[in-house]
Amino acid sequence: MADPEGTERTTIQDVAAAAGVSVSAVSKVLRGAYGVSPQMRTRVTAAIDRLGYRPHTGARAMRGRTYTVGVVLVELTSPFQTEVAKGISDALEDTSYQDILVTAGATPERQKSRIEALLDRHVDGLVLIAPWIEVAWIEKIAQALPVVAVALHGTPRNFDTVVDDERLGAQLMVDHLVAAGHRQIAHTSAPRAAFEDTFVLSHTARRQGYEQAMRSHGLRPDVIETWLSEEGGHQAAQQAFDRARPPTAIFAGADIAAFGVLRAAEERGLRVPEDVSVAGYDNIYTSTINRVSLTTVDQSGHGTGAESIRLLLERIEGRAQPRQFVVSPHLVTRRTTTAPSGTGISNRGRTV
Amino acid sequence: MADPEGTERTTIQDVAAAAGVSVSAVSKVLRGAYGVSPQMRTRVTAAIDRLGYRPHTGARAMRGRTYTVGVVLVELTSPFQTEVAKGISDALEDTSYQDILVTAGATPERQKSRIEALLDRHVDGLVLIAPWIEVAWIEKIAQALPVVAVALHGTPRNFDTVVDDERLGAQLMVDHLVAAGHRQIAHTSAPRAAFEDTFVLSHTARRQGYEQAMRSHGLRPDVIETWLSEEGGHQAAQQAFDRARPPTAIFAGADIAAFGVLRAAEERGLRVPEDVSVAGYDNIYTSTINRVSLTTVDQSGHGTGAESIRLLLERIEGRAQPRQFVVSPHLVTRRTTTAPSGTGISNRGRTV
DNA sequence: CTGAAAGCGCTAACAA
DNA sequence: TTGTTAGCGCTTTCAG
Repeated sequence: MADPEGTERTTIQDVAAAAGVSVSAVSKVLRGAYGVSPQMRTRVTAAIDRLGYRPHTGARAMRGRTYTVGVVLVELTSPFQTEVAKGISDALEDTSYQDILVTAGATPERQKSRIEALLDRHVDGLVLIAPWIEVAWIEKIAQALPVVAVALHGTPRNFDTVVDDERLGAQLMVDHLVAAGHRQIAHTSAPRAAFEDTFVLSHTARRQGYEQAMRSHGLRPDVIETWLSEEGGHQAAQQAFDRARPPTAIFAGADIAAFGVLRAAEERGLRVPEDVSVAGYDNIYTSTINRVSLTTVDQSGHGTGAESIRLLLERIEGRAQPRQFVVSPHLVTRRTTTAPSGTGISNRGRTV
Repeated sequence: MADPEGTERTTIQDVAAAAGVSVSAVSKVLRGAYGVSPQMRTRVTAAIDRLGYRPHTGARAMRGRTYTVGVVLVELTSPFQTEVAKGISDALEDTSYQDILVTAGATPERQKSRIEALLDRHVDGLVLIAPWIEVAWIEKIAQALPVVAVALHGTPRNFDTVVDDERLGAQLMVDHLVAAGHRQIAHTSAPRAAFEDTFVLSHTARRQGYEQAMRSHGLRPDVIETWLSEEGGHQAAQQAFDRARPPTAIFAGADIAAFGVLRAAEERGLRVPEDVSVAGYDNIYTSTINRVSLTTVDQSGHGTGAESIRLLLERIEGRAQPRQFVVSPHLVTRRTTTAPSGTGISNRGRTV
């Protein structure tokens, strides 16, 4: 009656007994540690296979590693973040580590508590995707375990970062629109988070890139600050269209916001791209389908995830100096942008 | 020098010392167990807060619960699955449990190994979203811990299920198309998985619903078996359009496949819905945007997730009889379906 | 109602 | 190269 369910786990003891060796020998084989003879390894491995033994992560966590990487993302509905997460999973595929994901929402409190939950589980390392937290807090936990942050621009002391060069990406888009003949190009963005000073998040980096690129073309930046959501894009576009001289192109800070812009345009009876050009940033799946064909900027989420794991594993192996990796964005021109028309809403004002 | 990093964790011992009580007292307060006086509770709680103590999940796992629910999904890029996962997270919000996610891919081997990794972490329960595994295997692990499967149709012995009534959903769509005047309605589906006999997955349930509904209208079912992906939908549509008498409507087994159908139609110069009606199933985000406006069937992923947690917590509390919960789908008619035209590809053949 | 102590399955010093 | 053993931080009997 000791085991009514018949599901007692095989332990390292069982393996040791079955192989006729000590538990520490098994432990060493398990971890690939030094000081095991080939025949010992074979015997133990055989016993492990025969018994179908798998180590208890919790027990391991008490002394050593859990061989687990914690991944924190804001939400599952963000295509870019999930692509990064996929890149992480794939990169971990042929290592001895596994990833567990956790969604945290966009509030610092929830994010911190979810990260703490991961610390409670003694993960060996952490990848934070677009963390919405004061950097000082991240620095603190990064003193205790390896951390890589994705989409956080800045130069941290205790952790690594992987970022898309979003300033460049924004510039590519502005250049594209200017080359097509646009001079009134609005940009939709989101409010700067309170903690963004020496560190900035994606939307702020994009905005900075946009502003700089506009100035370099001798144009006046026109930022409409709402939110990088469908609704936010819709509101921003309404504001833009209500102006006396509406922009001939709207460069949304994210594809999702661009969809809101498209909706607003449709509601006003404006044709895209004939009456107004619309562009986004992220190149999410929806943008690729033929009926949408949004001009946008692509940043490889998958590559970003893979790179973050490369850095994280280096840290787990002992590296302490911070590293930053920058991935290059590229422009994807599709069917929502074209030259401004000479009629309708346009940049006619220049002839005055 | 015992703590060079200054990051030694506070343990239950520290809390006990700070509160001037025993560790077992702290443990009881932690777990809300019986036999603690109010003043004991207050003292301990105060000490916990003061020290910022959080229990070590691994240590807990050695004896009791981890207060962790493992969620397994096929991939992050499936909007329905991530919505279920969100429903799960939200439902767990005001419980003492937390969820960790793991992606498993569509092969039984990987799925099993990811589930085992969760078992190694001693999760208290498991939610499997659209598991692609022999049910016998699930039954076995479900003997050892609470399990809920989502989108698996059948009557398990040891675990619960939450499913959308996909047969009904498919019927709603067929009824809609027939009411619009269509009589040649093709359905795209995927091969039946090897393990689907007494249990079936979503695509098979949808197909069954489609076939039954067609027959009930006196129509001949026309299933094109490819894969429920964009590419699969594209191939299926090409096959359909190549027929001597092409269907006037294509009901894809999933929205994502419907996008492939739309692409194939565009390539042939067929207008949707004038020349051919196209419908999907899932009501994913992309389908909702104005430029796409796909007619589809909605199943509440969020509600599904919430319900799965309700059932799982019941099981964790001790229920053993299996339960099944069915959520109701509803039709969402948008702009990709209409009456068949009398010209072009149509159901003209009837006049023969 | 409270506390002492055993032990969960591992890892890592240390001994042999 | 191998084995012995002391914990890791909790939970859970079992005494008091």
